[in-house]
Amino acid sequence: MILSTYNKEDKVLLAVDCIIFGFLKDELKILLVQRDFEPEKGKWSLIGGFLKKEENLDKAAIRILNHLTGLNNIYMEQVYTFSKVDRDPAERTISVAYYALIDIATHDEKILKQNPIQWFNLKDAPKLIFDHNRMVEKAIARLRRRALSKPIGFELLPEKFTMRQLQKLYEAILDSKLDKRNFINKFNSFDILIKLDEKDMTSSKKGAYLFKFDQEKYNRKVEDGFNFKI
Amino acid sequence: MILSTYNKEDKVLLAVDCIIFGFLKDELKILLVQRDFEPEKGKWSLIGGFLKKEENLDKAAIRILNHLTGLNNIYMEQVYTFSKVDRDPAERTISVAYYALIDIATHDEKILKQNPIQWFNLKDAPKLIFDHNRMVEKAIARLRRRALSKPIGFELLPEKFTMRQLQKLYEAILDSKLDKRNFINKFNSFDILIKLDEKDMTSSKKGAYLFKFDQEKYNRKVEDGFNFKI
DNA sequence: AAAAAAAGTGTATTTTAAACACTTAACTTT
DNA sequence: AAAGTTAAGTGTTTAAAATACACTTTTTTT
Repeated sequence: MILSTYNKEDKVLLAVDCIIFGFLKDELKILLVQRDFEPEKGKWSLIGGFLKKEENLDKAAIRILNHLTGLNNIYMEQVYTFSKVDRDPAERTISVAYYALIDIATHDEKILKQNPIQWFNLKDAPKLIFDHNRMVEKAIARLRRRALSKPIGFELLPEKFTMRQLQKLYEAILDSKLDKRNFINKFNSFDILIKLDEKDMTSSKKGAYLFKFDQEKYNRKVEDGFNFKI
Repeated sequence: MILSTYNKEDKVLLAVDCIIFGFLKDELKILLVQRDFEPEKGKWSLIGGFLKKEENLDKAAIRILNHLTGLNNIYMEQVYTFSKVDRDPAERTISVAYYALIDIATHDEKILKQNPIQWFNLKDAPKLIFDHNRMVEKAIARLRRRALSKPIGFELLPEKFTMRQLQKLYEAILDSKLDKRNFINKFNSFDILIKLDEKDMTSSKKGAYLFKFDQEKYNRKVEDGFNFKI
């Protein structure tokens, strides 16, 4: 009897589309898939799928990401729900956009084994199906806000990284040049990085010191009211 | 043939729940409804309804708000989509939360005519059904962020207001005391208020000058790159 | 005439952000 | 082996923004 309460209401398909950001060689990238079913077969698309009855949206996003890339334990966050009536010409579909952050260097072998998916530089990504370009825009805006208030380096960089890489990451996300000294001074003032004795020798003769995030220290600081703010 | 593409996927009910904020007498308030159907009949709830096939979510939110309050032309914004599997015990329902901002003084006659709905001070609102309390929390967080980056006074205050009211509004939203002189100096530096010759005499013997937002000027400034930041 | 109650107003100090350029280390070339 | 090349590394000065802070004005009430 309770189960008949909402009987007369319309039901819809609920999709999840993933905006997967990666960072490699000073470039912010996005992972796209070539659609292998109609409509829009062959066109580039976000990685997506449909919500199942027995899972919530976060779980669906994780499942969909994992299914198409093999990746696990990836940072994901809900962005926005898109609901234009004719956004998918095949059938009325509402789509919840999630974004994910991936360190490409660490994960790429897994991903590249998979077939019709490919990293694109954000700046020269192709036109996408449906409203996926709008989704990407929203996700970038969200990523930008997040970068200003939380250290995204945890997710987008390899475990060990140079200050230059960290700066380039922020420059890519914020789409603006930063001053080397000011950036380093500010980041050091947060006191959440560990300087290693190791150097990265790939990008200069002198070599650049490698750093790690001190996740524990960061967590403790956040609990004590620390407010990361670039 | 195209229309059969997604045939095997699960469909769900998609609800819209509205977190309706109002401001009156220095207090931030929220509009709630006493549910008149099962499950949870008689309990307090957010104002909500179901998405229909022929409308998008923004339209649904507007319709639902209008239907239960008679209000039109209200500022609304999508907050988050809630999808816990058993969030509604009657049936699998996903709910998209929207928040709305209302100047109670201007709109209250309309609202109060309606039946089982009522304003509560945010601080002593009752326990709500399902996950509605979490929705309210998310919406407050969003409102707070918005208050820091956009002049919410446009929506939450009457057309004419005193500086004190404006300050109290920000204090209520940010849940913290602000310094009178610093607040006024900062707000004046934005140069988006018009000082009227009229005074509000209701709260003091001396009377307090009334102000209006200069919407046009604000819009022009935003176009020119102005960044409101409290 | 004194008391009360809210409105209104400006400056000094501290903190944060921004601008700015040379030295070091290690390899490469001649 | 000296000079050149390339990216790494490092502090100080200046400007701007945020914060702290207290008395005067107006008008009504007693």
